[in-house]
Amino acid sequence: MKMRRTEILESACELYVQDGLDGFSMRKLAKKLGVTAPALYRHFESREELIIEVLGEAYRLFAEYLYRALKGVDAAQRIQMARAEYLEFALSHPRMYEALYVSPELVGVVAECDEINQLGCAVGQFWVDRVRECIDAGILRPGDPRDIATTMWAHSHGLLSIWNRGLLGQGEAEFRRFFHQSCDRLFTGIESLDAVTAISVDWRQIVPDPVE
Amino acid sequence: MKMRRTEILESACELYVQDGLDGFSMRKLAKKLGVTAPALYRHFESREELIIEVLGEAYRLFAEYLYRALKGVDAAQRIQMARAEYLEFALSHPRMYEALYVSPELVGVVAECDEINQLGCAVGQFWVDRVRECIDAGILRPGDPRDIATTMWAHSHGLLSIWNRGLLGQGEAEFRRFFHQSCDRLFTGIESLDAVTAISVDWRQIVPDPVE
DNA sequence: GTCTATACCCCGATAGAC
DNA sequence: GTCTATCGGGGTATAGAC
Repeated sequence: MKMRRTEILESACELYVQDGLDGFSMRKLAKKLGVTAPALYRHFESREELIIEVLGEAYRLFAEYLYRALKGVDAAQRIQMARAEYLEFALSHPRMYEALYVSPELVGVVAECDEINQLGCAVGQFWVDRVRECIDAGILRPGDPRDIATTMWAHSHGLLSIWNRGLLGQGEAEFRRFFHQSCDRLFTGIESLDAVTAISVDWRQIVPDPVE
Repeated sequence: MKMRRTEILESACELYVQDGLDGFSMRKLAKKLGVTAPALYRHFESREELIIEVLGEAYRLFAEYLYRALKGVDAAQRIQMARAEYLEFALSHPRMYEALYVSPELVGVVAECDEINQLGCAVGQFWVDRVRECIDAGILRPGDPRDIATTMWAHSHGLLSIWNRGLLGQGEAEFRRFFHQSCDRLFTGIESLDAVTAISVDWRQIVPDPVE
């Protein structure tokens, strides 16, 4: 049975999603494909190379979700859609989402892998751009777009990270509501104020379609 | 050489910190202690039991940091100190910090381990209590203390999680400043407003002493 | 309480036949 | 391009001597 790289990679992604980084072995992957382990080395130099490719797929899929937010008609809608797409990706592909944050040393020389680094930077830049256009539109207060984007990113990632590990004790539907509620809290702040203005676009109006 | 449980556990914590969950093996631990692996089974039933104990130590150390924030004179100072102690623990013991968020399934039956669950709940309750007393004091806007605490927790954890994995490209000193700046952003919110009030206690006045 | 020896797993990667 | 066979390493855990 002749195998192409893409078939192996596809199966490798499934294995990674099922068994995680540690559970990912060449022998298991070979069995999944109905071949023996040495056959894989005709197509990939090592386990490490395969894992790097899997991480690349994770980034590509993530970007696929995020960029759909660009269909929003204005800055406010785009940043709200980006939030919704971020949530959607993390919930639809939790292991792939985790993969985005796997420490480089664990997979080997990922730090030296330009392909992964560039994909990561592109995602970061996406958020900075969304924030900048919201500042320009007067929706967000002036400030360094990078700093503000990082705050938003941290909040979203932290929430998903905590929920994925089962520390919130909520079902998915309940968590979805809480995620948006919590994002709104970041927008409006939590300290005592007399009056608070609300962002114009309601997240409930934005329901992302499933990707793939 | 006679060994007591506590000596093994102490060494186990060091090994966990150095090599992480996957790198933690009975053989390595035995070598570290100058004995052979089977000797450890006189004191601990299995690797899993040892790891659960290590996680317990992580939670205890974490609580040690957090509870120092109770020395603050009022609700505002206590929540700001709690924030500073959270940061301090995560930066001083990054592997222990990660351990708090390790998925239960990875270490085995941790989900069934009441000791760990209770420690985790106690930490969560600490945050809820800090938020509640701030609401009562009029420092935070009214709302469900649990929801608000979760938002704060998520933001802090997300930031630390992202920085620990080297995604922010900042040195520690720079990150410390950013952490507090970002927490302030959560307090005040980010959306456009005409006037913003600032929280009364400045985090720079609160520098936690190192624990142990 | 610790040792040696061992049973029995899984793993990455290679050599050489087909 | 895939196979079998194998090298050399890691691991948990137990049996039985001392």
